[in-house]
Amino acid sequence: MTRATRQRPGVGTAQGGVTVDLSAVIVSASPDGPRVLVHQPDTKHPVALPSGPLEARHRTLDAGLRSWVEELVGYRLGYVEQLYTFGDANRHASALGQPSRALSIGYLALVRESRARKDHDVTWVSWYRFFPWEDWRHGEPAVMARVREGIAGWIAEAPGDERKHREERARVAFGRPDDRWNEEMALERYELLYEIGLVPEAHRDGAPCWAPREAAILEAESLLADHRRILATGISRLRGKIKYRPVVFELMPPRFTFLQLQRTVEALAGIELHKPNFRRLVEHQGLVEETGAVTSNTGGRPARLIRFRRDVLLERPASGVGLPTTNSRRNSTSN
Amino acid sequence: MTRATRQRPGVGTAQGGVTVDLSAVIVSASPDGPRVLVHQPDTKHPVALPSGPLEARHRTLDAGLRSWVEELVGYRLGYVEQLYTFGDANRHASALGQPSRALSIGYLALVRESRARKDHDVTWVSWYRFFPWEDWRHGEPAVMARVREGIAGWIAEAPGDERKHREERARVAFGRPDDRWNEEMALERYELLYEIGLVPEAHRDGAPCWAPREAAILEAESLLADHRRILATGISRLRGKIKYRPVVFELMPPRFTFLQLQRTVEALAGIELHKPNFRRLVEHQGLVEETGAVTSNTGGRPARLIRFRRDVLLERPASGVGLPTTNSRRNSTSN
DNA sequence: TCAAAAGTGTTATCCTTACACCCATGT
DNA sequence: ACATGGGTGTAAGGATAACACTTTTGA
Repeated sequence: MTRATRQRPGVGTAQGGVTVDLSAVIVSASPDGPRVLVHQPDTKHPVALPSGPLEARHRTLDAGLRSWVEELVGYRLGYVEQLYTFGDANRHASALGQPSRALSIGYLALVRESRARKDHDVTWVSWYRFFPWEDWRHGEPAVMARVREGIAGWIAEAPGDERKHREERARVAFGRPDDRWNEEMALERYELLYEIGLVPEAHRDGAPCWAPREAAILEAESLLADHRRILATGISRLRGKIKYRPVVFELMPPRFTFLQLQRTVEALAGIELHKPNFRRLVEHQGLVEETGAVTSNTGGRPARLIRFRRDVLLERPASGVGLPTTNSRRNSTSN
Repeated sequence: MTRATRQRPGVGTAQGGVTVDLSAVIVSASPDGPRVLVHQPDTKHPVALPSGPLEARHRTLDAGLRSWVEELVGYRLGYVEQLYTFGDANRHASALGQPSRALSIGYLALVRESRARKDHDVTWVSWYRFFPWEDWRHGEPAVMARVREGIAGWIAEAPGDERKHREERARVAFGRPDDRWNEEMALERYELLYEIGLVPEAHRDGAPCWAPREAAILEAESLLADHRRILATGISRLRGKIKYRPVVFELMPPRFTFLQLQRTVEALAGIELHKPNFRRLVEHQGLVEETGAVTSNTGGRPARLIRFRRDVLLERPASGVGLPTTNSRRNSTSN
């Protein structure tokens, strides 16, 4: 029997025990930060993404995820999207040398409110707790010094030709000194830090690392198993998506001001935006409409309250909120 | 025990038999058409995508796929990318009412040559055999008449408010009469046709369909199980990707002319491009370089042979080959 | 000589980005 | 009055898309 023949359903599917679970990156946002829902029953266990076993009763994977996440957070999800299926053999490598494989299907979910039900051991935390180097809203974050240091060491240590290759790797993920920070490369950056060994889970997984175990201290928290990688995948996907699909609005209250919308986008993207241009871009795309109301809770001149134009979901599914395009200059600290 | 607690590895992973296989959309391209590798041992079995069971010996899913596809086609893959994990409960619905779930992890792979090994029951075929409505290189394809007819019937049949909703659905997938054909919406179009019931597998799966079984005749071939959906996912992904990543070159020979490159892009995208602008765009992006050689096999004036500048993979990973942006006019039949 | 394909030049238009500036409110 | 945020105008620069046109070969 040729290999290709084994594909027929029911033929050749004898496999060692495969366990499949669904892991969810559940995101909400307040103007001051992006939040992700994490689970930690007590301080002795590592923090984890909420996840649950795949259950047979659900017709589709999406429906399955939707139903148990809604049960967990206590209200309906605005948006659900499959991210990636993770299945490295070193997942749960600690669990003895058994030949079983653990598959994890990662999902991204967006919810409007950030209150979790009390009877579950879940809380909302800023995702920058796990990725402090991704928050460039107030200029270069402090951790970047240690990140650069680690990368420089990794590059310096390599022989001539390999050195060039490593330099390019680093440049793709972190950009050249004067490039604009490319917020979409969050996953690539995490993967580089993992590979170098600057992140503790690389040592825990027994991956071959350049850096010694002690170097893996980046003032950042890790997560259970490969959950930090799943979260990085979610961040990269979301940062990419807000540019060409109106997904930010899944995170906004029914009525909001332009600045609140801008702050939310900035929170997700981890960069600062130019206010006048942001407003115009959003306005020009026809993404929002006036409610007629105004609010004085601004700290300055009262602002008009706007709302998302739900029609655009049908009209122009490919319109997103404006973010600067890559390859321009690094964003300055100007307003 | 709360639901979130069940997430711990080894806890709560008791599942009905889950079978997991890897299905591959293996693409190559000649200037006259995009090719996908399909498997059909004899004419009694339905055509299928090559797929194989997930094996424990591979460290990563990508590595697993790579190794068995390379064995199948007989040479190295240029590019491999995970597409999506499919796990609808109605996969293999025909296989009795057992509670087991069949997961299928779809992959996209690009190869340079299109010769398959003789000892496997695989062949290269144009993907437009399965999606004739996706080939707009020579203007509107003939099947579109039947497609429109089917959609129109589905819309007309609905009551007032639902009608509006259906119109919008169709507009998103197929565009407005004067819009440029949006080649990226291939998956959305397939899903709409499935939902309406214009595609035979919708009836086979027992999905609720508007159209009668007899209407599911679109001069197009189907594939085993949900393989046509997986292929549609691959087409959409590839059509999107060529715009911002230099992936077309994975399909090109070492040296080629501008027109060969253009024809390949057109084959994948299913649309015609404007020649002078295409060349300039590619040139301007710095994606190619001169080899110094020329070829006279052009049918006209000899053309310079160019090659891909491999450096750009490191320099500017986010540069793709030019396709017109959506929302402009429909492409005319001009050169 | 003509068809077919290789190429070049140029322009109108739109989008993005940046800079400059005025407006309305609370303290 | 001044800080804070709301809001408008505009101009430079780049990218796109369309049009017109010349060049070089083989049949």
